[in-house]
Amino acid sequence: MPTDVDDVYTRVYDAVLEQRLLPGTKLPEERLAEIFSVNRARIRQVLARLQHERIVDLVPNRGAFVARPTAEESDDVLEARRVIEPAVLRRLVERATTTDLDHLDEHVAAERRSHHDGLEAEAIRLSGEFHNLLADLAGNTALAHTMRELSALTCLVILVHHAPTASACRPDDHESILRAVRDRDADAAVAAVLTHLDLVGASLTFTETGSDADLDAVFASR
Amino acid sequence: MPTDVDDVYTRVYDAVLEQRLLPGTKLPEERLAEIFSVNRARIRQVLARLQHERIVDLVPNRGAFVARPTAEESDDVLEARRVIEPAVLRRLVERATTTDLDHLDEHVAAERRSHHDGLEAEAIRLSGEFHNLLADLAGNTALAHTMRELSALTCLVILVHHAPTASACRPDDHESILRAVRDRDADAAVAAVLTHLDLVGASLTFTETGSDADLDAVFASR
DNA sequence: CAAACACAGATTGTTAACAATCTGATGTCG
DNA sequence: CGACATCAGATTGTTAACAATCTGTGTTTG
Repeated sequence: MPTDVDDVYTRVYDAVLEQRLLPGTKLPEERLAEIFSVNRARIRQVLARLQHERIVDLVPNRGAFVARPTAEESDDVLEARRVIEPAVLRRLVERATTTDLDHLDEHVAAERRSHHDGLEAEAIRLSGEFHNLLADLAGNTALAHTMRELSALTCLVILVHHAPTASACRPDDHESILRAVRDRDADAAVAAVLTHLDLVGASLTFTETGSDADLDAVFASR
Repeated sequence: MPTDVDDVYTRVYDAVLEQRLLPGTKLPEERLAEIFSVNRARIRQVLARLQHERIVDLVPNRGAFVARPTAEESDDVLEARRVIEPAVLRRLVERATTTDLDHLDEHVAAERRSHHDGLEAEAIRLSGEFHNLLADLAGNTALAHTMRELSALTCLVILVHHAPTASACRPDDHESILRAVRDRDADAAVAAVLTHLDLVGASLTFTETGSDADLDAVFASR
């Protein structure tokens, strides 16, 4: 039985990606241990991993909190994506099989459905997962690993600093990226993703906010 | 408490960078706990972080081992560096202060001393740290974070796959990179680091399958 | 009335003991 | 002789209890 440490990690990661865990939310060990039916020791390992990725802040004797990226960190994350994602797309344009393209099509279709059905949380998660999927299919484990980290951080960045009107990561953008990949037009794909990232960056307005959430609701059993 | 989790993590990380912890080395929890005078719980958190970075393999009920990157992972790590380091250097060319350049000078000088004095382990660590320092001074926390991860993995890659004659990461290479940065010649800096990485890649001797690689390495050495 | 203090409850940090699992060594059987 | 079974020691995984620390509340005091 594969250690559910990975399981718990993924549950928390997904919750961040779905924006059900908001920046600044306290993550009490005992509470998480109950929710996931594991002991505190495991929770601590998960939190150690998340802290190392800067997805949570670990304050000594105070506990774990979902990270609230500073303005500088936010810029850094978006610039890092501007570095990595073009490379991901160039690789993908070269290597994507028709099966890969079908997977991507399917994913974008799922995004559209979630949007249409008003399943906002799922739509947000799928939107982040789209970029992770691009990196996975590009076939470089190191880049894919970094991409997953940056995706989660991007979600937090958007939550902390986004202007209320701006909506980042619409399925339209993803479709234009996917179209360029399908056309094997690397430059167009890179341009599309850079535009996408510029849009996110432009929607950011660096102010201070934070909030809490009902953990039981966030991790409602499935 | 002198030894924080971060402390222990850094100690292990440095040991990997110094190539005193070789790929495949077992890392028993109890033993590490004694060495660093902390309890096993902390060691487990450190190992969880290291596993998440793929610097150690964590096998259930068997324990932790220093990772032995496969040929594919090795390629991925080097390609990821080819993606990230050019961006780091372009940033650095734009932003490096004279103080930064002095730090880099000092670092390369230290590398030369270690080389000259035959302090091989320290020379290797400093060589890796040079690239980390470049990323730190480039001023992007996200890229610097990824760079530290890739540096350690690169050390493991070299140890697992390098041809015995080839010596990667000589101070000469670092000096030519540094010279280009000082000249504010971004293209030259990028070219220098790419050459550097190509050299490392060229020195690697991949065998087809993981288990075969083991046997070949064993029998090639006598 | 405000500030400082003190205490109670809750949360994190630490430790040790116990259970489960693996390694490898020995012994038995075909 | 070799393959398999078994057992002891060691290592990892789990649990619970205890200690240290923080937060918030209520009281005291200037």
